[in-house]
Amino acid sequence: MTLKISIRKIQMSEKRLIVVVGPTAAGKTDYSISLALSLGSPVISCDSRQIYKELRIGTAPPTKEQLDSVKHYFIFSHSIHDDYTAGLYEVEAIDLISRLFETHDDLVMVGGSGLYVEAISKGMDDFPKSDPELREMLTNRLSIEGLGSLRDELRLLDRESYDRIDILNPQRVLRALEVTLQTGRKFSSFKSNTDKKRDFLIEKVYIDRPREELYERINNRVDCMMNNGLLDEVRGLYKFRNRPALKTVGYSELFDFIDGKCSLNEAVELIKRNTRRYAKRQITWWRRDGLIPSVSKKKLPK
RNA sequence: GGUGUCAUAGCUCAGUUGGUAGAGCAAAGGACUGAAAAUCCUUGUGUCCCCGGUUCGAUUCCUGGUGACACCA
Repeated sequence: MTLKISIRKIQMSEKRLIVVVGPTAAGKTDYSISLALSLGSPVISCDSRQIYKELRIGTAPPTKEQLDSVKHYFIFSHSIHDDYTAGLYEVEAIDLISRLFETHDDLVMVGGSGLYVEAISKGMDDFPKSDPELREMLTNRLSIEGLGSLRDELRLLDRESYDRIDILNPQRVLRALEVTLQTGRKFSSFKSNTDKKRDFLIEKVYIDRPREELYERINNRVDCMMNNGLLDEVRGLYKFRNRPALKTVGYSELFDFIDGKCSLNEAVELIKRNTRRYAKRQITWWRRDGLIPSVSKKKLPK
């Protein structure tokens, strides 16, 4: 087993938060638990899916034995019926961390959700709570009028966002327009472009494996989940399939199988493929974060 | 054993009336401020099975070989 570890200091303080990051199936859970035990720390999860108590198999949460061996936070702590977000996580997790630092010098955090880790390490700007009705209205507009319509409106209302965000990405355009319409203030005006100061030190530990080995672990893990009853879990959640929390690898594909859109074998293969792609996106995130030496750019022909 | 068909990207296959080739999938790279396991962008040089022949030039035509498949014995 090969662990690639790099550490990056963000700010000086006597209190230290160690954040274990890396792609899915690399072995973060095992590593974080042994680290937490050796430091006398609980484990603070930073995972956008393991937080949901209804998802027990498909998100590869810690086992019961692991949960019994050390106190975990943000595992099974929320419901798929909550409208949970990275912004809420920042508030709740920072609050928890502050309280735990009263009795601990070192805390262990672990998670694969890049944005959630960033919410802790850099902080997110203070946007108002999103309005579900407005979002639904804009989502309908998007499907009926198309992306162009939302994009044109954003250009009129907030030219700076229009120039800065990924204008081909429906979620980004919708979000920028949503905030602008809801508040009467430009989406771009909410962005401070500065990192929040934390009164504790943050060290990141990056865990990875050779790509081939990682993919093999992913494929095996999906087979294990199926043997452990993932399909039954998904059947039980079918009626909630439109909840954002269930737009998740392992669930979406099996919903499609239940709908008769593909065979069970095809669904399982798609779960494996989509998990591999997810891992690759995570790796890209941490690479940008400077935790991985960047790959030399492909030489372009001509 | 005989006859026929096929052999091109990791996979399934197109194609070149002879001027060294392109789709889908897989894969790789990138972006990322309240859906983030989400969402979005970009990327195709490969002994065209091997040895010879014809030709200015062969992945393409021809001889032989190897392998796969089908049919006949």
